[in-house]
Amino acid sequence: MGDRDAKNALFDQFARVGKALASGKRLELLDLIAQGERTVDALAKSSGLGLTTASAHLQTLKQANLVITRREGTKIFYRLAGDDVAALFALLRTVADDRLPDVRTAREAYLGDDTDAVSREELLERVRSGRATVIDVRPAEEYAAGHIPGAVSVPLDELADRLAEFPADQEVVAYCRGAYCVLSHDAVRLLTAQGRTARRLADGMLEWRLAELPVAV
Amino acid sequence: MGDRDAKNALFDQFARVGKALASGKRLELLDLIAQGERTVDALAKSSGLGLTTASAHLQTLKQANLVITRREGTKIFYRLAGDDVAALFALLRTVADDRLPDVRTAREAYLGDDTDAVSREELLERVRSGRATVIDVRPAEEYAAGHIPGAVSVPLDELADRLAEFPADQEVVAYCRGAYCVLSHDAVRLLTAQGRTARRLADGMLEWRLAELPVAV
DNA sequence: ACACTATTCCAAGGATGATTGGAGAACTAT
DNA sequence: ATAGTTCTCCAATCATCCTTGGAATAGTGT
Repeated sequence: MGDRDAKNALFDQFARVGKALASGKRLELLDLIAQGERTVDALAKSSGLGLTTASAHLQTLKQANLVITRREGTKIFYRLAGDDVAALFALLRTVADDRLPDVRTAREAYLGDDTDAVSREELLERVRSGRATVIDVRPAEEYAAGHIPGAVSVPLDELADRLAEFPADQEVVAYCRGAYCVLSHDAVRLLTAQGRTARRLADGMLEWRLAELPVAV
Repeated sequence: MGDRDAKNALFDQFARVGKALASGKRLELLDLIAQGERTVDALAKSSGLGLTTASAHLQTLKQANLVITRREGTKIFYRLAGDDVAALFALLRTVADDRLPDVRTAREAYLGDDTDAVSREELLERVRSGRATVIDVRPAEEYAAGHIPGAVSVPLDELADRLAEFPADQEVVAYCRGAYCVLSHDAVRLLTAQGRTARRLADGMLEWRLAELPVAV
């Protein structure tokens, strides 16, 4: 039956990646990091974790080589080690959503009532024909780290104050981080409550990158 | 910043799948299950785990809905819940191999000296032209659960005794479970030590299925 | 009913992981 | 040098997971 110790050692190595993905907090951090590089402090704040806790989780991700760091002065920026990591993260979420009924429940509880969605192809077509205004409702720094060409940065917390910027008779398409990001849902709800015609991209920037569609910086 | 509790709940749900993949033993079980349905007893023996330990790990996989069970008399058969699970498993191993130097070390220690490999396309071409004998060196029950069309079942422990079955002047291509299965490596080493011309499929049945190539039963 | 097989459940120990505050390290600025 | 910023390391506590043997459950065969 082969060398059992060597086989165990190999599979334990594979499990290092699994272990890195075995915490909701770390998946949340990965979700943020997938949007562009971020400092420990920024990640801790965005994820609602204590600084040392966030740092510990980031070390775990780093030891699994899923993320890499870059130092700039006293700050340390974390970013994904590669697109394969984003693909693995996205596939994990898809499998979880397809297999676990509880994921669907939790998703609906978090994202709220479902709003009209458009596919990536529809979005591209609407941008080309000028039939829609595409807005990126993520925080400004994530927009700066890469966004859909032609999209305007309108962070969700500025949206209510900036309605005048786009014509009232034109459709708005909002997008954010990915399939499980609440920002575009909130944006569409806010816009439709204002009488606008608004939809959201069915997924988000994560899936856009993985589809190898053009990204503007 | 949205509903933190609901967000945590959602990501904790995603993490259930990560947790299921966070143990070398469970990944080893998944690797076996991916070859076709197996009973608890068979899985425990193949993986070198105690029966209750194997059962406990299988329950963990089942609670993450990565595997499903079927009862037949007193036996319970475990099988993968779907191809998406196989794809996730394969991607996890690929990412681990690409990212973690220790995986490469452990892989080389387990698989032994590298032997000549052929791609899936080359194998298909050789089968069509009749230029090679393709042998499936997995245990017979895995062959029975699905194999490459045209392949002959020659479990590794029978290989030495069955050399006479295939012509000495024809090339042999061996394959087994997947990219990290030792059986085809051992087969090629055994055959070349006997003066045969032998290569192995670069990956194995797992990747063959994922590529949606034809499977015979 | 009874014995037998295959598997799961339960309980307890040890091992591993998460979280926290405080100290230390790396770097910048004065 | 000194003080300030950002992050990591350390140590302690608590929670969770792994493993194991023994008991319980589900089903088969006599």
